Amino acid sequence: MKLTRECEYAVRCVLYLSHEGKEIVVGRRRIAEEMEIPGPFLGKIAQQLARSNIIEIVQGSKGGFRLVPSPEKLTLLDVIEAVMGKVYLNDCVLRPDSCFRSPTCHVRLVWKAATERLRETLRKTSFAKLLEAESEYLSSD
Amino acid sequence: MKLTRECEYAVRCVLYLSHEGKEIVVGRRRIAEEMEIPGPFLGKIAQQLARSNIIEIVQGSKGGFRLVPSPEKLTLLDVIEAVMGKVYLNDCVLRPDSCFRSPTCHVRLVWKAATERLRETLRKTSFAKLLEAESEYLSSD
DNA sequence: TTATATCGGATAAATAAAATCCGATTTATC
DNA sequence: GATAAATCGGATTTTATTTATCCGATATAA
Ligand code: SF4
Ligand code: SF4
Repeated sequence: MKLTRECEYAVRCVLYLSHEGKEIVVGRRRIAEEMEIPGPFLGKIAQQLARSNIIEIVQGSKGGFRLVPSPEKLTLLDVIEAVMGKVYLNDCVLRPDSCFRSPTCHVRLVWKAATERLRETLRKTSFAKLLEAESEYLSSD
Repeated sequence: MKLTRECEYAVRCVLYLSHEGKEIVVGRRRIAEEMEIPGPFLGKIAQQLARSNIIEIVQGSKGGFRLVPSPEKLTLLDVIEAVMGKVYLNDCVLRPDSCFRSPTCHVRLVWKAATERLRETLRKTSFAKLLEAESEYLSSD
C-alpha cells in the first residue's frame, strides 16, 4: 500500500527537471546530488522515464537528461506509472480471474473505486502546479 | 502501492465470520478452506486481529474464531490497519523528518491528501454493507 | 485421559525492492 | 583524430519484505 522509493526518486528527478526548464539538459550526477538519489539507481530510473517519453537522455560529454513534455501537461500519474506500471490496489482489480470470489465480491468493487479515486488524484496534479505551489510558498517568507 | 496478501486474507476471514454471525465460533481450518487461505498463515493473521479486538480466539477442541464487534460497526479500515498498521502512501506523510524536502514539498501534500481520501473510503465501508451488497446480488438471480 | 484445536515464537523460503558494477557507446573539446 | 567526460544497459549483488511453515506448549470437550 506504499509508494516504492523508485517512484519517489522518479518524481524528484522530474520535479528538478521541471524546475530547471523544459529545454535544459541537466547532468545525472547533479540531479542525484541535489535530490538525494543514489546516482546509479537514478540512471536506471531515467531509462524507464525515457521509454515513456517523459525525458530524453543526452549521451556523451555534457550529457544528461532533458524534460520532454511541458510541465503543464505532465502529471504525477504519468511519472509514477512510467516506473511502476499501472497503479492499482489489489490484483483482482486488474485481473478479476485471479480470485475465485471476484464474481460476487463487493470488496473488490471498493478496491476498484479506491484505485480510480487515487489515480484521479494523481492525474489532476501537474508538475506545473507543484512548482507553482512551492515557489508561492517560498516567496511568502 | 498494493495491498499485501496478508490484508486480503484478513478481510476474507472477517467477511466469512460476519457472514456466519457475530456469536458463532468457526474453526480455523474451515475458514482457511472456504476462503482459500493457507491454514497456518491464517493462524498468524488471526492473532493480529485478536490483538485489535476484532475477533476472539477460542482454544481447545471445537475452538476457532469468533467475531467481536457487530458487522455494522466494523469497517475495512479497521481490519486492514489491524494487520498492516496505519495506512499511508509515502513515509513522509507519517514522518515528515524522513525527507529533507518535506518543509517545502507539495508532492508530500498530495500524498497526504490521497492517503486521507483512501482511508476515508475504507472507513466508510462496513462489513454489514459488504454482506448486504453480496446477498442482494445473489438473490437477484 | 485422550483427541482435537489453537497459541506463539522461531525460522525458513520466496519474492521484490534497492543499489551497484562494468564493458560498450556516445559526444564535446582540444 | 585522440582524449576525457558522460550515459547506456544488461547482469549481478545486497537488502528488505512478504509469505509461509514448523513445533513444543497450552487449552478444551468429551
Ligand atoms: S476476495 Fe474479493 S477483494 Fe479479495 S481478491 Fe477476491 S475478489 Fe478481490
Ligand atoms: S520529496 Fe516530497 S514527496 Fe518525496 S519524500 Fe520528500 S517530502 Fe515526501
